[in-house]
Amino acid sequence: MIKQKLQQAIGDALADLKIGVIDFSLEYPNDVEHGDLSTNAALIHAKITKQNPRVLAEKIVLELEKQRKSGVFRKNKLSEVERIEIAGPGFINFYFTREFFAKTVEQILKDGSEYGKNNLHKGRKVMIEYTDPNPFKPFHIGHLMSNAIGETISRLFENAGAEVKRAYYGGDVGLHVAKAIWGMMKTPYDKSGKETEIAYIGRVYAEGNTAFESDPILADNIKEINKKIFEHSDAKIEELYKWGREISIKHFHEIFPKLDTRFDFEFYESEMAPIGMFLVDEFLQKGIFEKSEGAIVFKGEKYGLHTRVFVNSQGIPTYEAKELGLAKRKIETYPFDLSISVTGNEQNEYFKVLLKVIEFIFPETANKMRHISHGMLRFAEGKMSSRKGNVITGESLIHDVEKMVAEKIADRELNGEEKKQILDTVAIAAIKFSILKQAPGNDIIFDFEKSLSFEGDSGPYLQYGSVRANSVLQKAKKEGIKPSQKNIPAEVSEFEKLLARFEEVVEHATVNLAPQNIVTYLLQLSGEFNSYYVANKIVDPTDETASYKVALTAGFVQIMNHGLKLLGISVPEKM
RNA sequence: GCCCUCGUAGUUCAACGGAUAGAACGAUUCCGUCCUAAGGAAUAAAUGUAGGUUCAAUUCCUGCCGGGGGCACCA
Repeated sequence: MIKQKLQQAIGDALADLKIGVIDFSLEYPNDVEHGDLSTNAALIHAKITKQNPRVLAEKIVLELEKQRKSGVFRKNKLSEVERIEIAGPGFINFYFTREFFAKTVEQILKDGSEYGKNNLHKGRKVMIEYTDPNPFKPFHIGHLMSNAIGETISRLFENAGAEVKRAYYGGDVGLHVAKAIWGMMKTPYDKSGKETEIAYIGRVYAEGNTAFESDPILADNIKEINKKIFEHSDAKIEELYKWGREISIKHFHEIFPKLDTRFDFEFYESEMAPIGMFLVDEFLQKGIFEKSEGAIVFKGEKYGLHTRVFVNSQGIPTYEAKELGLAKRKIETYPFDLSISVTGNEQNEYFKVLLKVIEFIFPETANKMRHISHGMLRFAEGKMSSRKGNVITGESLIHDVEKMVAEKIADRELNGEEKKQILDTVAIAAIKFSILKQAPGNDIIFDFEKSLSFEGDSGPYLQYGSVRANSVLQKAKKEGIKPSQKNIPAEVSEFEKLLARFEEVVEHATVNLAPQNIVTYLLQLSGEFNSYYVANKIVDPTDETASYKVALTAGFVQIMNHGLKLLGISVPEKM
């Protein structure tokens, strides 16, 4: 790639000038006026060579020009570079040839969906855990956020050549389950069908939680239930437990396909509890854990962290111990090179402690584990909490957005199949976009009206660009205009320049786990296409450059579809 | 109290230590014989505060102010 080539060339030039190379940047400038690639090499090295940056820049350019002209001495002929300029305080800006951009378009069409893949994680085995809905609790929009982020990270790794396994971890034991079961015992499910089974479970869970918080006696009752669940000692509770667990999991499996997610592994806390207990016992002997007030804890203070309880004074493993069991299970299930857990950022501090403990228990694994957090989903009005029952479930959100899409397309001439496809893909795109447009880790202030817009910066806007371009291609086909590299217009459009940056953007997003980079880029690219579309008639049989314009359009569709796919968003045929 | 994190147009978000801080919504104007107007063109509008490091700071460091999260038997 041109970037590596230039990187090398600049390094060579510096070496020829007998300058010890320190890290310099080589970037696509924000402003196209500043060239197609730009380096700060002269600025960075000016100090150590005690030279004026612009003077040094001139020397570097001179060396580069030598390389460019005499391919005999260098492998890098730099034939893609048309001219090199020095600008501002001492930036060296490279401008590419017309041919370079045309060739890029040719390459995009030739490689098709392969274009934009890279080898950043080639051959690595990666396990990604995300979504993590808990049986007996509603699948709410916070899970949607974890899902959107985890799915796009999975796809970025796949795109980078990794072998990715997706996992979800369900909390099917623990106090929340006891709360729900307490609620079920109090008000049994009414089978008349007035309330769906899943809605019922969500409701009784909230009731159990209120009871737990408001009355210490009821809280003790619930803790007792929790112990019985753990011990499997009560037939009635077992029955309710099995029923509720099954309903919940079935419900999750209805949602995942809508989100275009397919898990390879499903882990449950109930399986991890005994493994975790075993590990805690073993390492209690070895002095990693200690007993304190009847519980087994890890004292994190020695490491600048805080103390966490792994087994409570009732003898029941907490989330911490179960997570330890999960780590062991993951290691045994899939020999990963990297394991990523995506959770809400309220678990950040907790994960630091957990990773510390894992350093002692699985010393060879700790540095292969990584925690990525997403922000909280908050409303202008206040925080959502499944404990209080004021949640927006994932299902209802998807349903509401689909309704909005349906209104929008009500008077379109579309057949049933097409309408269904639009409902599915556009609603999901709107939701995923609203999550992925910003850096993960920050809170999302969720506003129904604004967050799910179909206009301006939005998922549907991106889809629209691609659909629109596709319809141009169909027209071109009808008119018999095939994409080609003949009669290329002399001028390079900004649209074309942006197209050539896709690979770089994807790599950057992959390295920094920053899907928002792709979102920003696709928005910009769509904007350029739409402007181009309005300003140019693409399918014009009288225009000899039409075939190249069609090639550009085809390249655009290819890039959009690939970029959106990385975000977990698909494109309908019409919209 | 201690630890983590975030403060960018009226609002919601971008910006690998770089050049004139980008968008969108909202506001004010325009564009309908033409390949999908879920579109395009234009105007106004922002780095919480005080220092420091650097050739260069929204970005790194420190203090202050403000929001969010965490700090033992929840997950």
